[in-house]
Amino acid sequence: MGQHCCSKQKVKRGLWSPEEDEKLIRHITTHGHTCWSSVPKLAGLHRCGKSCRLRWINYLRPDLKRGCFSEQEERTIIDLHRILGNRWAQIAKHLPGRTDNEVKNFWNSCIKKKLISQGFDPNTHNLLSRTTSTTHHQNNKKKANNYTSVFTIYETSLSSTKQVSMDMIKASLAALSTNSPHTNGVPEYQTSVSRLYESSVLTSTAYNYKNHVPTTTNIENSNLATCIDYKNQSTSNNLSSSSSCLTPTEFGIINENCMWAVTGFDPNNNGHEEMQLVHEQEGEQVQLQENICQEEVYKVNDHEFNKNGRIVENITYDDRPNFDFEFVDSALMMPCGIYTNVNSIDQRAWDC
DNA sequence: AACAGTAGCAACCGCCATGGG
DNA sequence: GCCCATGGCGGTTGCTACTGT
Repeated sequence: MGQHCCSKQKVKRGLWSPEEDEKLIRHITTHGHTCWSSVPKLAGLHRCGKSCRLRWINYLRPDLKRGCFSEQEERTIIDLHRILGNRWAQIAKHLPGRTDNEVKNFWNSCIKKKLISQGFDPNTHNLLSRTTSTTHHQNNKKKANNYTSVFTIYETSLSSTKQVSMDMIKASLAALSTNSPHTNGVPEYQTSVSRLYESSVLTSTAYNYKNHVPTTTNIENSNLATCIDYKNQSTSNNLSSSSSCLTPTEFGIINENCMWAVTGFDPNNNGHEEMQLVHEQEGEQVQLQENICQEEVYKVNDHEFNKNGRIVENITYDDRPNFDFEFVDSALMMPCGIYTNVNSIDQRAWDC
Protein backbone atom coordinates (compact mmCIF):
# COMPACT_ATOMS: atom_id res chain seq x y z
CA MET A 1 0.00 0.00 0.00
CA GLY A 2 2.74 2.39 0.93
CA GLN A 3 4.23 2.13 -2.49
CA HIS A 4 0.90 2.58 -4.25
CA CYS A 5 -0.05 5.84 -2.62
CA CYS A 6 3.21 7.44 -3.72
CA SER A 7 3.52 5.84 -7.14
CA LYS A 8 0.10 7.02 -8.27
CA GLN A 9 1.10 10.63 -8.19
CA LYS A 10 4.22 12.65 -8.79
CA VAL A 11 5.45 13.31 -5.31
CA LYS A 12 8.68 14.61 -3.91
CA ARG A 13 10.81 12.17 -1.97
CA GLY A 14 13.86 12.29 0.19
CA LEU A 15 14.73 14.72 2.91
CA TRP A 16 12.27 17.39 3.90
CA SER A 17 13.18 21.03 3.40
CA PRO A 18 12.55 23.60 6.14
CA GLU A 19 9.87 25.14 3.93
CA GLU A 20 8.03 21.85 3.67
CA ASP A 21 8.28 21.37 7.42
CA GLU A 22 6.88 24.83 7.94
CA LYS A 23 3.92 24.14 5.65
CA LEU A 24 3.14 20.85 7.35
CA ILE A 25 3.41 22.29 10.85
CA ARG A 26 1.20 25.23 9.93
CA HIS A 27 -1.43 22.96 8.45
CA ILE A 28 -1.50 20.41 11.24
CA THR A 29 -1.57 22.99 14.01
CA THR A 30 -4.46 24.85 12.43
CA HIS A 31 -6.47 22.04 10.86
CA GLY A 32 -5.27 18.84 12.49
CA HIS A 33 -4.91 15.63 10.52
CA THR A 34 -8.21 13.83 10.29
CA CYS A 35 -7.20 12.27 6.99
CA TRP A 36 -3.53 12.07 6.09
CA SER A 37 -4.21 11.43 2.43
CA SER A 38 -5.75 14.86 2.12
CA VAL A 39 -3.03 16.65 4.08
CA PRO A 40 -0.54 17.15 1.20
CA LYS A 41 -3.13 18.85 -1.00
CA LEU A 42 -4.50 21.01 1.77
CA ALA A 43 -1.04 21.92 3.06
CA GLY A 44 0.32 22.64 -0.41
CA LEU A 45 2.90 19.88 -0.32
CA HIS A 46 4.04 17.61 -3.12
CA ARG A 47 4.36 14.65 -0.82
CA CYS A 48 2.22 11.61 -0.25
CA GLY A 49 0.03 11.50 2.85
CA LYS A 50 2.02 8.71 4.29
CA SER A 51 5.23 10.68 4.05
CA CYS A 52 3.53 13.64 5.76
CA ARG A 53 2.30 11.44 8.55
CA LEU A 54 5.74 9.97 9.08
CA ARG A 55 7.43 13.36 9.05
CA TRP A 56 4.97 14.70 11.59
CA ILE A 57 5.07 11.71 13.90
CA ASN A 58 8.82 11.19 13.82
CA TYR A 59 10.12 14.71 13.61
CA LEU A 60 7.71 17.62 13.79
CA ARG A 61 5.39 16.72 16.64
CA PRO A 62 5.77 19.33 19.37
CA ASP A 63 5.87 16.78 22.19
CA LEU A 64 8.96 15.02 20.89
CA LYS A 65 11.98 14.79 23.11
CA ARG A 66 15.12 15.26 21.07
CA GLY A 67 18.66 14.41 22.06
CA CYS A 68 20.45 11.48 23.58
CA PHE A 69 18.71 8.71 25.42
CA SER A 70 19.22 8.73 29.16
CA GLU A 71 20.54 5.72 31.04
CA GLN A 72 17.10 5.13 32.44
CA GLU A 73 15.55 5.22 29.00
CA GLU A 74 18.17 2.79 27.76
CA ARG A 75 17.48 0.45 30.66
CA THR A 76 13.76 0.66 29.99
CA ILE A 77 14.24 -0.15 26.33
CA ILE A 78 16.36 -3.19 27.14
CA ASP A 79 13.92 -4.48 29.73
CA LEU A 80 10.90 -3.91 27.53
CA HIS A 81 12.65 -5.45 24.55
CA ARG A 82 13.33 -8.53 26.64
CA ILE A 83 9.60 -8.88 27.12
CA LEU A 84 8.15 -7.44 23.93
CA GLY A 85 10.79 -8.18 21.32
CA ASN A 86 10.97 -5.87 18.32
CA ARG A 87 7.66 -4.21 19.05
CA TRP A 88 9.12 -0.76 18.76
CA ALA A 89 5.82 1.05 18.79
CA GLN A 90 4.83 -0.63 22.03
CA ILE A 91 8.21 0.08 23.57
CA ALA A 92 8.05 3.70 22.47
CA LYS A 93 4.69 4.14 24.20
CA HIS A 94 6.50 3.78 27.49
CA LEU A 95 9.08 6.41 26.62
CA PRO A 96 7.38 9.81 26.53
CA GLY A 97 8.60 11.95 23.68
CA ARG A 98 10.29 9.11 21.85
CA THR A 99 9.11 7.55 18.60
CA ASP A 100 9.21 3.96 17.51
CA ASN A 101 11.64 4.90 14.78
CA GLU A 102 13.92 6.61 17.25
CA VAL A 103 13.85 3.67 19.63
CA LYS A 104 14.48 1.26 16.79
CA ASN A 105 17.42 3.28 15.50
CA PHE A 106 18.86 3.59 18.98
CA TRP A 107 18.53 -0.13 19.49
CA ASN A 108 20.16 -1.02 16.19
CA SER A 109 22.95 1.50 16.45
CA CYS A 110 23.82 1.42 20.14
CA ILE A 111 22.12 -1.03 22.46
CA LYS A 112 22.46 -4.03 20.19
CA LYS A 113 26.20 -3.57 19.93
CA LYS A 114 26.54 -2.90 23.61
CA LEU A 115 24.71 -6.09 24.53
CA ILE A 116 26.78 -8.13 22.10
CA SER A 117 29.98 -6.66 23.47
CA GLN A 118 28.84 -7.70 26.95
CA GLY A 119 28.23 -11.23 25.75
CA PHE A 120 24.45 -11.10 25.48
CA ASP A 121 22.38 -12.15 22.53
CA PRO A 122 20.36 -9.00 21.73
CA ASN A 123 17.52 -11.07 20.36
CA THR A 124 17.02 -13.43 23.27
CA HIS A 125 18.77 -11.46 26.04
CA ASN A 126 20.42 -14.68 27.09
CA LEU A 127 24.13 -15.04 27.33
CA LEU A 128 25.76 -15.94 24.08
CA SER A 129 27.20 -19.43 24.05
CA ARG A 130 30.76 -19.55 25.22
CA THR A 131 31.99 -20.42 21.73
CA THR A 132 30.24 -17.49 20.16
CA SER A 133 31.29 -15.19 22.91
CA THR A 134 34.87 -16.29 22.71
CA THR A 135 35.04 -16.07 18.97
CA HIS A 136 33.56 -12.65 18.60
CA HIS A 137 34.26 -10.96 21.87
CA GLN A 138 37.56 -12.11 23.24
CA ASN A 139 38.00 -9.01 25.33
CA ASN A 140 34.75 -9.49 27.14
CA LYS A 141 34.95 -13.22 27.66
CA LYS A 142 35.39 -13.06 31.41
CA LYS A 143 32.55 -10.66 31.87
CA ALA A 144 30.22 -12.62 29.62
CA ASN A 145 30.79 -15.82 31.52
CA ASN A 146 30.36 -14.40 34.99
CA TYR A 147 27.32 -12.24 34.64
CA THR A 148 23.76 -12.71 33.76
CA SER A 149 20.72 -10.52 33.85
CA VAL A 150 18.14 -10.86 36.57
CA PHE A 151 15.11 -8.92 37.73
CA THR A 152 14.89 -7.33 41.10
CA ILE A 153 11.48 -6.73 42.54
CA TYR A 154 11.18 -4.12 45.22
CA GLU A 155 8.16 -4.70 47.40
CA THR A 156 7.34 -1.25 48.66
CA SER A 157 4.89 -2.56 51.20
CA LEU A 158 7.56 -4.79 52.74
CA SER A 159 10.56 -2.56 51.99
CA SER A 160 12.45 -5.57 50.73
CA THR A 161 13.77 -6.82 47.43
CA LYS A 162 13.44 -10.18 45.73
CA GLN A 163 15.25 -11.31 42.66
CA VAL A 164 14.44 -13.60 39.77
CA SER A 165 16.23 -14.42 36.55
CA MET A 166 14.93 -14.60 33.02
CA ASP A 167 15.73 -18.31 33.07
CA MET A 168 13.55 -18.62 36.09
CA ILE A 169 10.74 -16.80 34.38
CA LYS A 170 10.99 -18.99 31.33
CA ALA A 171 11.15 -22.17 33.39
CA SER A 172 8.15 -21.09 35.37
CA LEU A 173 6.30 -20.37 32.19
CA ALA A 174 6.55 -24.00 31.22
CA ALA A 175 5.14 -24.98 34.57
CA LEU A 176 2.28 -22.57 34.25
CA SER A 177 0.82 -24.39 31.29
CA THR A 178 -2.82 -25.05 31.84
CA ASN A 179 -2.17 -28.53 30.53
CA SER A 180 0.44 -29.20 33.16
CA PRO A 181 0.00 -32.65 34.69
CA HIS A 182 1.28 -31.24 37.98
CA THR A 183 -1.81 -29.21 38.66
CA ASN A 184 -4.03 -32.15 39.43
CA GLY A 185 -4.88 -32.36 43.10
CA VAL A 186 -2.27 -29.81 44.13
CA PRO A 187 -3.16 -26.60 45.92
CA GLU A 188 -3.03 -23.57 43.71
CA TYR A 189 -1.71 -20.16 44.59
CA GLN A 190 -4.05 -17.67 43.08
CA THR A 191 -2.59 -14.27 42.51
CA SER A 192 -3.71 -10.72 42.10
CA VAL A 193 -2.01 -8.76 39.39
CA SER A 194 -3.49 -5.46 40.40
CA ARG A 195 -1.96 -5.67 43.85
CA LEU A 196 1.45 -6.28 42.39
CA TYR A 197 0.98 -3.45 40.00
CA GLU A 198 0.61 -1.13 42.94
CA SER A 199 3.26 -2.55 45.21
CA SER A 200 6.10 -3.79 43.08
CA VAL A 201 8.93 -1.97 41.42
CA LEU A 202 11.17 -3.79 39.05
CA THR A 203 14.69 -3.21 37.87
CA SER A 204 17.53 -5.15 36.34
CA THR A 205 20.59 -6.42 38.03
CA ALA A 206 23.86 -8.01 37.05
CA TYR A 207 24.82 -10.88 39.28
CA ASN A 208 28.30 -12.20 39.86
CA TYR A 209 27.91 -15.88 40.55
CA LYS A 210 31.34 -16.31 42.06
CA ASN A 211 31.13 -13.51 44.58
CA HIS A 212 27.38 -13.87 45.03
CA VAL A 213 26.98 -10.14 44.90
CA PRO A 214 24.08 -8.73 42.95
CA THR A 215 24.75 -5.30 41.48
CA THR A 216 21.50 -3.45 41.17
CA THR A 217 21.45 -0.61 38.67
CA ASN A 218 18.36 1.31 39.70
CA ILE A 219 14.90 0.77 41.04
CA GLU A 220 13.34 3.81 39.56
CA ASN A 221 11.47 2.41 36.64
CA SER A 222 8.64 -0.01 37.09
CA ASN A 223 8.77 -2.44 34.25
CA LEU A 224 6.44 -4.78 35.96
CA ALA A 225 3.92 -2.03 35.93
CA THR A 226 4.79 -1.44 32.33
CA CYS A 227 4.07 -5.00 31.38
CA ILE A 228 0.71 -4.94 32.96
CA ASP A 229 -0.03 -1.55 31.58
CA TYR A 230 0.79 -2.92 28.18
CA LYS A 231 -1.62 -5.75 28.65
CA ASN A 232 -4.38 -3.36 29.56
CA GLN A 233 -3.77 -1.42 26.42
CA SER A 234 -3.54 -4.33 24.10
CA THR A 235 -6.18 -6.73 25.28
CA SER A 236 -9.73 -6.57 26.33
CA ASN A 237 -9.18 -8.92 29.22
CA ASN A 238 -9.48 -7.27 32.59
CA LEU A 239 -7.07 -7.86 35.41
CA SER A 240 -9.43 -9.73 37.61
CA SER A 241 -9.73 -12.48 35.04
CA SER A 242 -6.02 -12.86 34.51
CA SER A 243 -4.87 -15.08 37.27
CA SER A 244 -3.13 -18.42 37.22
CA CYS A 245 -1.39 -20.75 39.57
CA LEU A 246 1.86 -22.26 40.69
CA THR A 247 2.11 -25.60 42.37
CA PRO A 248 4.70 -27.09 44.73
CA THR A 249 5.85 -29.43 41.99
CA GLU A 250 6.45 -26.51 39.74
CA PHE A 251 8.24 -24.74 42.52
CA GLY A 252 11.01 -27.25 42.08
CA ILE A 253 11.57 -25.97 38.61
CA ILE A 254 11.69 -22.44 39.89
CA ASN A 255 14.09 -23.43 42.60
CA GLU A 256 16.57 -24.89 40.17
CA ASN A 257 16.44 -21.92 37.95
CA CYS A 258 16.22 -19.19 40.53
CA MET A 259 18.50 -16.23 40.53
CA TRP A 260 21.02 -17.79 42.86
CA ALA A 261 21.20 -20.71 40.52
CA VAL A 262 22.07 -18.74 37.44
CA THR A 263 25.68 -19.22 36.57
CA GLY A 264 25.97 -17.62 33.21
CA PHE A 265 26.96 -20.85 31.54
CA ASP A 266 24.91 -22.06 28.67
CA PRO A 267 22.52 -24.61 30.20
CA ASN A 268 22.00 -26.26 26.85
CA ASN A 269 25.67 -26.92 26.39
CA ASN A 270 26.85 -29.04 29.31
CA GLY A 271 27.36 -26.07 31.56
CA HIS A 272 28.83 -28.24 34.30
CA GLU A 273 31.88 -28.93 32.14
CA GLU A 274 32.62 -25.25 31.78
CA MET A 275 31.87 -24.61 35.42
CA GLN A 276 34.11 -27.50 36.43
CA LEU A 277 36.91 -26.29 34.18
CA VAL A 278 36.85 -22.78 35.57
CA HIS A 279 36.96 -23.97 39.17
CA GLU A 280 39.69 -26.48 38.51
CA GLN A 281 41.76 -23.90 36.70
CA GLU A 282 41.56 -21.83 39.85
CA GLY A 283 42.79 -24.73 41.97
CA GLU A 284 39.44 -25.63 43.47
CA GLN A 285 38.44 -29.25 43.82
CA VAL A 286 35.19 -30.31 42.20
CA GLN A 287 33.42 -33.42 43.48
CA LEU A 288 30.64 -35.36 41.80
CA GLN A 289 27.96 -36.19 44.38
CA GLU A 290 24.30 -36.99 44.68
CA ASN A 291 22.12 -34.47 46.47
CA ILE A 292 19.03 -34.96 48.59
CA CYS A 293 16.85 -35.12 45.51
CA GLN A 294 19.06 -37.91 44.10
CA GLU A 295 20.24 -35.59 41.41
CA GLU A 296 23.87 -35.71 40.30
CA VAL A 297 25.54 -32.53 41.45
CA TYR A 298 29.07 -31.20 41.29
CA LYS A 299 30.26 -29.79 44.59
CA VAL A 300 32.87 -27.09 45.00
CA ASN A 301 33.44 -25.31 48.31
CA ASP A 302 29.97 -24.79 49.76
CA HIS A 303 28.16 -24.71 46.47
CA GLU A 304 26.63 -27.36 44.29
CA PHE A 305 25.89 -27.12 40.61
CA ASN A 306 24.03 -29.53 38.39
CA LYS A 307 24.85 -30.91 34.95
CA ASN A 308 23.55 -27.76 33.38
CA GLY A 309 26.05 -25.70 35.30
CA ARG A 310 23.40 -24.19 37.51
CA ILE A 311 24.12 -23.66 41.15
CA VAL A 312 21.65 -25.68 43.18
CA GLU A 313 20.12 -24.20 46.29
CA ASN A 314 18.62 -26.45 48.92
CA ILE A 315 15.31 -24.73 49.13
CA THR A 316 12.39 -26.77 50.38
CA TYR A 317 8.69 -26.16 50.21
CA ASP A 318 8.95 -24.56 53.63
CA ASP A 319 10.67 -21.70 51.86
CA ARG A 320 7.66 -21.10 49.72
CA PRO A 321 6.38 -18.04 51.58
CA ASN A 322 9.71 -16.37 50.95
CA PHE A 323 9.41 -16.65 47.26
CA ASP A 324 7.39 -14.25 45.22
CA PHE A 325 5.11 -16.49 43.21
CA GLU A 326 2.96 -13.57 42.45
CA PHE A 327 5.58 -11.68 40.56
CA VAL A 328 6.55 -14.61 38.39
CA ASP A 329 2.93 -15.36 37.86
CA SER A 330 2.04 -11.87 36.82
CA ALA A 331 5.17 -11.37 34.77
CA LEU A 332 4.44 -14.50 32.82
CA MET A 333 0.76 -14.24 32.57
CA MET A 334 -0.97 -14.03 29.26
CA PRO A 335 -4.67 -13.33 29.12
CA CYS A 336 -5.32 -16.54 27.24
CA GLY A 337 -3.40 -18.56 29.82
CA ILE A 338 -1.95 -20.98 27.31
CA TYR A 339 1.76 -21.60 27.01
CA THR A 340 3.21 -23.95 24.48
CA ASN A 341 6.79 -22.93 23.84
CA VAL A 342 8.95 -21.67 26.65
CA ASN A 343 11.73 -20.39 24.46
CA SER A 344 9.52 -18.07 22.53
CA ILE A 345 8.05 -16.26 25.48
CA ASP A 346 9.65 -13.00 24.55
CA GLN A 347 7.96 -12.95 21.22
CA ARG A 348 4.68 -14.53 22.16
CA ALA A 349 3.97 -13.43 25.66
CA TRP A 350 1.76 -10.55 24.67
CA ASP A 351 0.34 -11.83 21.44
CA CYS A 352 -2.95 -12.88 22.81
C1' DA B 1 44.42 16.46 1.88
C1' DA B 2 42.14 12.57 0.01
C1' DC B 3 40.03 8.45 0.33
C1' DA B 4 37.65 4.40 2.47
C1' DG B 5 35.11 2.60 6.01
C1' DT B 6 31.72 3.19 9.57
C1' DA B 7 27.94 5.02 12.44
C1' DG B 8 23.78 7.36 13.01
C1' DC B 9 19.46 8.45 11.56
C1' DA B 10 15.72 10.13 8.46
C1' DA B 11 12.94 8.30 5.20
C1' DC B 12 11.05 4.73 2.42
C1' DC B 13 9.15 0.05 1.46
C1' DG B 14 6.03 -3.42 1.91
C1' DC B 15 3.05 -6.02 4.64
C1' DC B 16 -0.95 -6.28 7.60
C1' DA B 17 -5.23 -4.84 10.01
C1' DT B 18 -9.22 -2.25 9.91
C1' DG B 19 -13.26 -0.02 8.39
C1' DG B 20 -16.42 1.82 5.01
C1' DG B 21 -18.96 1.21 0.79
C1' DG C 1 -18.21 -11.44 1.53
C1' DC C 2 -15.35 -8.59 -1.37
C1' DC C 3 -12.77 -4.58 -2.64
C1' DC C 4 -10.38 -0.57 -1.71
C1' DA C 5 -8.42 3.26 0.96
C1' DT C 6 -6.06 4.26 4.86
C1' DG C 7 -3.25 3.98 8.96
C1' DG C 8 0.16 1.56 11.52
C1' DC C 9 4.21 -0.94 12.03
C1' DG C 10 8.77 -3.33 11.49
C1' DG C 11 12.48 -3.97 8.31
C1' DT C 12 15.51 -1.84 5.25
C1' DT C 13 17.83 1.61 2.57
C1' DG C 14 20.52 5.45 1.56
C1' DC C 15 22.38 9.84 2.76
C1' DT C 16 25.48 12.48 5.63
C1' DA C 17 28.83 13.22 9.00
C1' DC C 18 32.50 11.39 11.31
C1' DT C 19 36.79 8.68 11.93
C1' DG C 20 40.83 6.29 10.66
C1' DT C 21 44.58 5.54 7.44
